[in-house]
Amino acid sequence: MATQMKPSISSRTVGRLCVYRRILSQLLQKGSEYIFSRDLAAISGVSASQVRQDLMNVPAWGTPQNGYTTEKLLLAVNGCLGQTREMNSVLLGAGHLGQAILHYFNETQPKLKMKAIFEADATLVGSPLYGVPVFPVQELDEKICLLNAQVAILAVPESEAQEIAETLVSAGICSILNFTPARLQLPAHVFVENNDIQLSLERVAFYAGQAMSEPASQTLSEGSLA
Amino acid sequence: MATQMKPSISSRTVGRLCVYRRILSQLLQKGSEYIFSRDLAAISGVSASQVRQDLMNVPAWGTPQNGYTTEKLLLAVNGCLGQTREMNSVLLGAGHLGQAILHYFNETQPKLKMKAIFEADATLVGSPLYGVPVFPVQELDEKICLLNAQVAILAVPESEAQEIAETLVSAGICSILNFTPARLQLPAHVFVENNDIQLSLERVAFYAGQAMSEPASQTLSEGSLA
DNA sequence: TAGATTGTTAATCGATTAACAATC
DNA sequence: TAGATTGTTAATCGATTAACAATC
Repeated sequence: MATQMKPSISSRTVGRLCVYRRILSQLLQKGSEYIFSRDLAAISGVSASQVRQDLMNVPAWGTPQNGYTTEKLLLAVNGCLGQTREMNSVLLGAGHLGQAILHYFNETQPKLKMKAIFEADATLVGSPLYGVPVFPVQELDEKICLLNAQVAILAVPESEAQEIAETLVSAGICSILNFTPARLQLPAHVFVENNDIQLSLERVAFYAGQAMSEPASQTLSEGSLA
Repeated sequence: MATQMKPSISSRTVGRLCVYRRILSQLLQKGSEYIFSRDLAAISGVSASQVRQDLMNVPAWGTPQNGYTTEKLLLAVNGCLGQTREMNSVLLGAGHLGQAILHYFNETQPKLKMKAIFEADATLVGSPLYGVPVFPVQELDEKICLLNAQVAILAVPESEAQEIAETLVSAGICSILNFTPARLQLPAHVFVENNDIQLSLERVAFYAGQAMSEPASQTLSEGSLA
């Protein structure tokens, strides 16, 4: 008999659940005790059907009377998304982008521990950033194995991305957040999340051009939820 | 009779066409004269069917013998994506993220002219960044209308995003690249491209956790092309 | 020519939306 | 209770993949 396949949640649904989580957290701070799927949908910018469909993965339990209890729903979504185990991560590249990421990181990712930064520019090496040590990228090979990291964030120039990614994978990294435009060629077991800022710019430029050449047409608010 | 609808290209296709363009440009520099859909697909990380389907929008003309002429295909893709008119843009927020974006901007977006940066931190105001003047965000209202900008890039704190976006829209901005986690509530004619770095982090954390708890399963390389 | 690739149409797949019985 | 909302299934929609005649 084949082993039961996990019904693993789709990437899009995970993204929306993260959005719901953030919104529920904000609502709770504002003191909202209950919320209807319709309202959560409006704030998130998706349909109510979509919200209820997504919440089936959690699962969540609401009532026709009050909808969902904000706190209970937040806990449930957290339980669905939240890792129980802490994970170690490394950052490649301490330029402006790297530092911007690091800033978000410390504020929003309590489960991910940033252990080290690797940087090519010698002037940035040495003094810690946000309390994280910065090593020269030349020492990546020798240091990475000692860090026991599972997650890596790539904020290096495109030309170095593939080689560094391969080093990371051979050291046991299984998830990469890739901010370079490079399309990484890696073993299938490695999860790669691409965030291509250059592509975002190109896309917004395209639709802006469209909007200018056909000013009457109603452009969709695209990309609202990845 | 209803006016003929433009067959406007989907957001995903636009994204892939941008990727093809970048790859074709690199191939041309390396001296590759011809390319088959299969090879372009392999480099892009999509299927050959997908490539040919996408290229129908361009349109492109290849031969069974040689595939596509790299230079001709690049020109055709450019013609499909490329705006003929130049557009003005503004950047909101001159922190690390803003400066990182600005760096990409100057390197890759010849058609978009960055006219001004608005920043809340007084210590950053005054001296230009990459040749672009930096104004205090308090002067946004009075200055924005003079700039004749169509595109805005939001790299401000989440709490300020909605209000600033509304100001931008009332000043004629029709396309916004939103780097904040805020879900902007704006008129339907405004194109919004969200690039939520916090969400990228949350998603990679989720899948890393998945990979750790079920090490045997083969995780898909997700998000390879938005 | 024979064989591989193209452009395009048809089939499949997955994701979103609609519908609705159950229910508070 | 009556009415609105939930959880869930069915229908729709769009995007990806497969198939294949045309062709160099």
